[in-house]
Amino acid sequence: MDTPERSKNNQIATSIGKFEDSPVFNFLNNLSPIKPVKPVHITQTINPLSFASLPSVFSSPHLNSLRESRFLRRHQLSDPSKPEFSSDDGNTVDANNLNVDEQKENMYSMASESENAGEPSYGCSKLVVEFVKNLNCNSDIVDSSLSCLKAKNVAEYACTSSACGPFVEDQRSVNISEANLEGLGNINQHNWNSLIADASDLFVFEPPNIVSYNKSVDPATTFYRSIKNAIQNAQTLSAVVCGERVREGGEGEHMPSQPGERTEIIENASIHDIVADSSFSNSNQKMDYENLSGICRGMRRRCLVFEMSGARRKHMEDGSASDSPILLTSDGNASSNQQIVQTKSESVLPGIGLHLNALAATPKDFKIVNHESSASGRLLLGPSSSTNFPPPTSSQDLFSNSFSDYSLEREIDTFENGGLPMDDLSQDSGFIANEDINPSSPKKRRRRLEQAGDGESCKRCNCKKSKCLKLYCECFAAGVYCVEPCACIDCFNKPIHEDTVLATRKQIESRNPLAFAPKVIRGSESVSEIGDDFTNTPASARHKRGCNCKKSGCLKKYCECYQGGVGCSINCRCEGCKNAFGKKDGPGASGTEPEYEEDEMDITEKAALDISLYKTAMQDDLEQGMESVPPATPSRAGRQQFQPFSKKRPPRVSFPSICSYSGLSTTQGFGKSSLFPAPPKFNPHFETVKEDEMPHFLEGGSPISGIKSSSPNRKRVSPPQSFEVASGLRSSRKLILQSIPSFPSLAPNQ
DNA sequence: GAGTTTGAAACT
DNA sequence: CAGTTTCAAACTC
Repeated sequence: MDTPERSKNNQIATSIGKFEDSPVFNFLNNLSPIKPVKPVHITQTINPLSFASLPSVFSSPHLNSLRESRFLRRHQLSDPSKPEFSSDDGNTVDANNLNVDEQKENMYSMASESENAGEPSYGCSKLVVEFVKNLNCNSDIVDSSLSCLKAKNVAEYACTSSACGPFVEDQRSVNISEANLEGLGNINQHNWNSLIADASDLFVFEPPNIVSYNKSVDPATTFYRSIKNAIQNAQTLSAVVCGERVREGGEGEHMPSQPGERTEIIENASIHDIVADSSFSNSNQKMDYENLSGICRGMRRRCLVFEMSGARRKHMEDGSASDSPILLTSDGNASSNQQIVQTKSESVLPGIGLHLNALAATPKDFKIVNHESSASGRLLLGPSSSTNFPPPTSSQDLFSNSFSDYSLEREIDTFENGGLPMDDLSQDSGFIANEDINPSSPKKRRRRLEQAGDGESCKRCNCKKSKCLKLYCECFAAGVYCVEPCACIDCFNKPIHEDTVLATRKQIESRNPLAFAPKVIRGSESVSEIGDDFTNTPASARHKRGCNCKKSGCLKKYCECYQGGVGCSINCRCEGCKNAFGKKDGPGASGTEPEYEEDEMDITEKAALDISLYKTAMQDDLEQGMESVPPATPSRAGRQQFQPFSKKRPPRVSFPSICSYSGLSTTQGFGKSSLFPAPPKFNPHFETVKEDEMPHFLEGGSPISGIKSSSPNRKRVSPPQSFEVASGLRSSRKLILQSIPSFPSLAPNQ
């Protein structure tokens, strides 16, 4: 019954409510972190301040629903028992149906209410704002706004999950993240969403026990701590995923099945362990795993060293976690904490090796590898770079670095997959199921990939019987692990089978030392010489062994010469050669070619002995600010040569620069394709990398050099700036420099 | 998407 | 080294 007294109270309450809703009250709230009487109202007031403005800043017309759905899905799965959550007032709220504002309000309301007497959410929001402001939003590769957004989202998430309240329910976090996503709204590019989601995922690992809600703790401290921990957790997991042991002494290897439980653990666990762990089957964790794997993926794939990887693997298997695996880099100094950053650095320095077989340099490389592969990413034969990169000095550095790298990978991944990162992610986990489980429509996949981004970015195979351990396999031949885009079956070309891969490789090399060497050797002038007459390549550019075409007339990609964008030479045994790049007996086919083999061999050997030289060159290049350009290593030059065509369609200038870290890719992007009409879908420039391979003989006035200069087809075309700049450098460096020019043009989505 | 063609790789 | 087989990419329908 309503008594007069109660009515009076109601009136008072109402008036208070009005007061609180007033602009003045809101203003006051904004000015002071002091916890208001009614947390709920406060939070409501704060919300708009904290997030309302974001959307406008990062507004973009497209919001990736896919990501969102994924995000939701993931978390929902994480806690099926809580498809909905109830607000304190007992009203059931469907998180998925709430509009953004409602979600935000609910989220924050709950957050505030959940704190018994803790920090006002306001303080948290403010902190976040400050944090975000201070974040370094500059990203070398990734759009700065993207980084900002990520950081922002992360910060918000962290704040919500830890500083602003007990990290108890994933659902809540999810909602917040969702809300943020939407609030940030319209972030252009699907990648953003993925990045955001990923960033949030990372923090999902924040276990309550690590960052337990402590009201007595300074919000700032808590906040930063949470971020730090989150990063560490992410690193840990990523390290594990990548086959790296991060922490010592840990025994727990299980993946927590409870949302708030995740994190710890994963100490000595290897990828295998994780995968095998039944708990890991939990979709939630899988997602996390995948996300993290994505991180590793990119990193690893960029620079794998067969030899090194082998050693690394031993560590893993031994469980002797003692040393942090030398993952990505040959740099044994890499510590778990440094890993992410280092990886990044490595991206800069793809790897030095004898046979980096092209691929390494291909844009594909850059691309991500499926998680598994990611586990070791690309393999680069031969010694790896020992270049050391200074570890991050602060968590913040680590934070930004890792994300930068991560985001980059993500971007690439997404791009290459036609904007369907999810698919890949699912396959990433392929580590587990991988192709075997999803051998379905390899062709389909291939096409998709081809369409997606030219597919040039990465080696992708479709092996069914070779186990990807034969040269039939493009990935293997390229010296890289198979990756998610691959549709191979019973693939052994994976990090987990490193031993096998290495052994097989050795075997093959013992049979043919040049088996993994570049198939196409291109002279330094190849690029510029071609000029208008694309029908003939310079004499200096030829297929190592020559082709043996009988029916294709060397006019199809069946022909390795054609595929490699070079003319046939005297080495070819082809019949009815019509190679558009130069017929066997045409002007381009120099009778002196035979000497090639000899030189080539020489080069390879020299390269092997001259690793240190490369390192030095690379460092020099780095110092010159050419980080983004992969070092031209002899090995790298290798496979690429013929890669240009290989597989996929001609490289397009439009290819994202990110993806083209390899000299090859860069070259591809060079954009000269226009000079080459139809057949040569690819840009002969790619081959430039080749040069690297044979710098010595080219420079030494070898027969080939001579040939080049005298090539009848030769048409001097003023080289791009970069070329000119490089002209005075050693061949190896020259290559590196050359690739630079293309870089700009490769800007993603340009 | 399935089937065919092709030529390199692998094998004998 | 030559011939044959196997293989996977390229290609066609």
